[in-house]
Amino acid sequence: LWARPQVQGKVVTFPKYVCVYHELLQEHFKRTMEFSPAEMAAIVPYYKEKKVAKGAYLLQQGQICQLEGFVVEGCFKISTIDDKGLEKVLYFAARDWWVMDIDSFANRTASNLDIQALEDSTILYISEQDKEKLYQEVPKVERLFRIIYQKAIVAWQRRLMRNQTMNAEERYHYFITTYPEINELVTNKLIASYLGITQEFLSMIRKRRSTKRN
Amino acid sequence: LWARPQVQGKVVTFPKYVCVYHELLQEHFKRTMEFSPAEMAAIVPYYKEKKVAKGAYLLQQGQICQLEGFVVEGCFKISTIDDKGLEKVLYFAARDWWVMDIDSFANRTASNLDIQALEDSTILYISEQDKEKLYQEVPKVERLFRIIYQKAIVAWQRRLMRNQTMNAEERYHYFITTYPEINELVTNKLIASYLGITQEFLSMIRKRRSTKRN
DNA sequence: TTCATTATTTAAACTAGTTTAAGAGCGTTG
DNA sequence: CAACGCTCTTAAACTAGTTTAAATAATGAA
Repeated sequence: LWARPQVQGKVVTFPKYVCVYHELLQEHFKRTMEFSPAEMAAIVPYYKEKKVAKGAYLLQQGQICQLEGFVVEGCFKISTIDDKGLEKVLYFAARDWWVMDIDSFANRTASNLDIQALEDSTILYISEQDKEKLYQEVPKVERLFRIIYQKAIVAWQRRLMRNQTMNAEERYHYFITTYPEINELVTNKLIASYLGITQEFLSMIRKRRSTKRN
Repeated sequence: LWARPQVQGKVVTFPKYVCVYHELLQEHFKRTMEFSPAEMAAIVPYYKEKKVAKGAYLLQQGQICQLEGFVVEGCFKISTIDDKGLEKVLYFAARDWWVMDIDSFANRTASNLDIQALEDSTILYISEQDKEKLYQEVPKVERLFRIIYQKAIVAWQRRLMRNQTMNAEERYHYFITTYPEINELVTNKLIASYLGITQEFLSMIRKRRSTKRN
């Protein structure tokens, strides 16, 4: 689990031993743009490791989101409680996803969201202050996150379009084929909430689908 | 309508006379971060003016979105046609909004969206190539758009949450109180599509609301 | 102006999805 | 072991929103 981080076959010098979890983050960044080993060595130590036990909260409503987290192990649900007391899941964050309330993080306002670990999880995170320092120290990181955020907009727009054009069964089918690992992990109640339907109706859809296939 | 652009009382030297429309864009940028007159003078000329007649398309499905547009006059609808042949409005872009298919623009892929002017409109736009040049020439623009895109994510997330927690009537109420100018301008059919309901059901909601108030 | 087209409303029949209630299954804890 | 809490399912009654169809109002082109 622990190793000297390598980039393109060469050992990179970090302040001290760094978990291989950081390589996941490096790979994530490199999928967006190129970085020299030196640049990576400047960026990656800003991200600290944090373990979150199953059921523990990374953020609760009313708090200010202090960190931008990158999931390297486990899974989180990001949800809110509406006025009728019902939990509405905004999204799930598994490995290689970002986990945060970007609104609360960027604007330092009280969050409406709960972020809870669905299993024992590990994130790499950066605080708002450190993120700002990182932008100053490695200006290329502005570009990195400009592109990462750009992709995020695309993802949210597409999700909204799917919600407008697909019915519940189609959305369920999309969900389980696109995120099979998350489907395995989380309860149907949470999936229903994510899809914007009741657990009872999801149960009906599942029955219809299973009988149709036989 | 035309004037020498000024920043903080001082006349700024542009390559040539520039429409005051550019001041709207400058104000927009300055709401996100500070720029010196010199910086502004380097950025703003990248944005060209384009008039779009009522009913004309800025983009049609299958094309690649070649521009990132900023609306200075008029209004656009951004929509798609689903498999059942129904038009689904993704959003409206009035003055001070960005208008583009960010997915198609950034990834140079065929767009699923139509962008049509709902009245005679004017935009300031930048091409993908020029945007890249602008990032190179004024690196601060990376930060500018990193923050602009960050805000956009927040807006899309909030919209999705509203869709999950509000029913059609609540969404309609939110729409007409938040965007009264757009409500005045566009047809109920388009508003219904934006809200994700049929025009007939919107008509019922409107009736309920008007009788309830008397 | 006139004609055609499209937006809006109304209403009745319908359907997708909710609500309420109850029972079965299952892991956890005292 | 029993008791508890939780998830999942089933089913009946219900409601939010759709569909179809027709009438009217508004708009735009000739």
